[in-house]
Amino acid sequence: MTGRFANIIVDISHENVDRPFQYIIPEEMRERLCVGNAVMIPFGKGNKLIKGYVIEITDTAQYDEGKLKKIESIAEGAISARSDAIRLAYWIKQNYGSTMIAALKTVLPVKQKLKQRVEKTICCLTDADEARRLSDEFEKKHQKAKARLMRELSVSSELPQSIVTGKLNVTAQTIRSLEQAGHIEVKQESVYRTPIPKGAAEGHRNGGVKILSERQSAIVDDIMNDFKAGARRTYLLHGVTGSGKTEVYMELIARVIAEGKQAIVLIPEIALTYQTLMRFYARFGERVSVMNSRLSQGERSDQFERAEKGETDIMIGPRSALFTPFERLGLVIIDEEHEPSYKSDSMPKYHAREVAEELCRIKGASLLLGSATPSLEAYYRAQNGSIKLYELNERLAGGELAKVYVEDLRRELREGNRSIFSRRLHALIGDRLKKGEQSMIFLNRRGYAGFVSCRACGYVAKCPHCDVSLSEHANKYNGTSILKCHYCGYETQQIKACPKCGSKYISGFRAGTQQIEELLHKLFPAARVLRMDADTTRSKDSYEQILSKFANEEADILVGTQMIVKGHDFAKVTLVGILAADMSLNAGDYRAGERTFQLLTQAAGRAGRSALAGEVVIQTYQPEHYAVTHAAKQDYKGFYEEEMSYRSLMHYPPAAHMMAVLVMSADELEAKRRAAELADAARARLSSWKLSVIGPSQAAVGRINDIYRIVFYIKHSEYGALVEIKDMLENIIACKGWGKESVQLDFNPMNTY
DNA sequence: AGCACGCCGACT
DNA sequence: GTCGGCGTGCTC
Repeated sequence: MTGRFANIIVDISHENVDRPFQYIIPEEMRERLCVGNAVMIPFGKGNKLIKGYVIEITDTAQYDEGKLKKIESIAEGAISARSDAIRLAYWIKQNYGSTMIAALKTVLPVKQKLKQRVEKTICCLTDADEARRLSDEFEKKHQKAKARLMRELSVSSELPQSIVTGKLNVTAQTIRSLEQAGHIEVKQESVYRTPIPKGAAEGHRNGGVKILSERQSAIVDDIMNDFKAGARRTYLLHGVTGSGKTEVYMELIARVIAEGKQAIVLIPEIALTYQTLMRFYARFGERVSVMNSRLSQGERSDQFERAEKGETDIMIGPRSALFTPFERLGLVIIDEEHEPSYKSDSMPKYHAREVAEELCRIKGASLLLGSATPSLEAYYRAQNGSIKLYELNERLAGGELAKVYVEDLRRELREGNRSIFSRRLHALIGDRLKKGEQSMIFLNRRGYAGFVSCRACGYVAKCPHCDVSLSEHANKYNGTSILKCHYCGYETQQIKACPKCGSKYISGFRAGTQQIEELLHKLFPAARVLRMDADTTRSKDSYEQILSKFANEEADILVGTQMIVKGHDFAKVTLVGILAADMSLNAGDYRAGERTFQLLTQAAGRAGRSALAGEVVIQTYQPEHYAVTHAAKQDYKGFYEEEMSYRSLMHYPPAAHMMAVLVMSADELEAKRRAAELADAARARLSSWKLSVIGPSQAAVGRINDIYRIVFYIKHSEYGALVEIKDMLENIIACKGWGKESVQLDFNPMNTY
């Protein structure tokens, strides 16, 4: 469609200019200019040239035509949006309450200056058989690093140096020595930046195709029948760990590509393991593109460019990979769909699952969600039929589920054991050390925010209004502390004795991975212990290094926080100990039960992944809690039923919808006043709509950089109604000259404020 | 956001 | 008398 005028969003992130501005399209530009183009326009009094995006081309002037200015030029080199990207951006703006330009920027791939980079590649100079023989030879000489490298090279003859030094934990020294021996060669290429290990991609195209089980192919066939019939919908694949979800993904992708379409695979950042990647390369070769946070901006835009040109068919990556500009998108897969990392933590705070659904609607693509522990949101919709559910209940390798012991820490205390380790866990660790098998000790630190519990009976102080745990807040002035609810602001005095059993052992829980590591050294002096937490993984690659050390059996015990439970398979791990399993139940938000169940299920899934049978010890003060009991039985369905009845009762998502409104200001009183004003405006709708407003109260982190944070929550059974309230609040904010106070909205928040 | 216009205090 | 403070309002 051609026209004389263009509606343009200017590249300034401010509410006051977050609306289309109309410009005249110069005669000579009319043929070329399209919706989505980035253009340079004169703006404001000084006619300063700024960038803008064309969101509409029209023949009618909606403004005094005499005052319209001309578009200066089409911004060369800038990434242009396609009209479907603009539609998606508009949807994001509407549903998450951000500015149009902020939404456009999340949807658009960021274009940056192209800088050439040298890429070092390790190439094998021998054939695969010889490489394997050399690997065995080095193994005999106890030259583990060399053996490891040659073994990997026997599979793929070329590997990028980053993977060799990172994932495989091979030092430059070792590489040099192998190079001098003439076994390998280090190639330096200054190439088109692509993170695909080239040798692997070329050598293994169409490899790694596995025969699907009957159940797997039935699922693929069913989805493809819909696809070929032109039906596009959302599917949920609920499959226990090791049940072969990835094979289903790959087969579906292959079939969708055969139909001439393209696919996006979202994975949680941390779960992008080398093994998973190689499986995709092996099957799809250079048609796969991978994105991860290590990639520079330039590398990302290269990837997007290749996708836009149609040089690739598959994009694998985290949340942001969703915005890959594929022309013929046919399928989006979200693996580990329940992971909180799919929710953006900066504005606009979109959820990849929800945006993916809209993207698929716009593009006419199918959406497949996969998880061993689906989010309540997804499973709820599967129950009411708006998502089609498939189940994979059996492990492919036939590995038996680990034996799970739930150890009651209250009993341990009663019977005189004050140690962090229950007697059973202590005994089992000793047993594994004797057998030369590995153990993982997982400390659940989620929800550490100072909840208060009784060590004798497990009682946890809770808010009488919101049914979430109270948090301990120290009062600097008189040395005492108070207990506070993060949702409604309810306060009470710190309790001295347990109201349930009278015990004095009532306090906030404190123990870190470091103390556990030290204790293990004391109890088992001969054991080699590795620790992984935020402290030990601060430097880059240390995460991979620790994991590969453990995988190479350079340690007997791995101690760590949440980060050790994700997606890594260690064949020799036969014991998993979970300390403070119920800690995350007290995180003070309504998702605590769900998170706990997911963490426990995942952690338990780490044990016994191979022929060796596994055991799991769950240590808890609340052995009777449904999140613990169902995780111990690996019973998702049972957990879902109980959790869902709690959500329904309390009107929490997905039974209802919730919006957090965060008001920030340097002036505490002003922030409180504004928040109260907005909350009252929302409350005023109570008569006509069924909604409830909780708060306002001080946020969990009440002040950041001297900016005070006041939060309140709005709940409503209809999502659309919340969006209407959002619009109303935005109007109030826009009208009343809000300057210093800023407001952030978050729909169905994943974290507490 | 940036920039101009605008109406009140201490300066050559 | 004027230079400059930043409050207010607009940008196609």
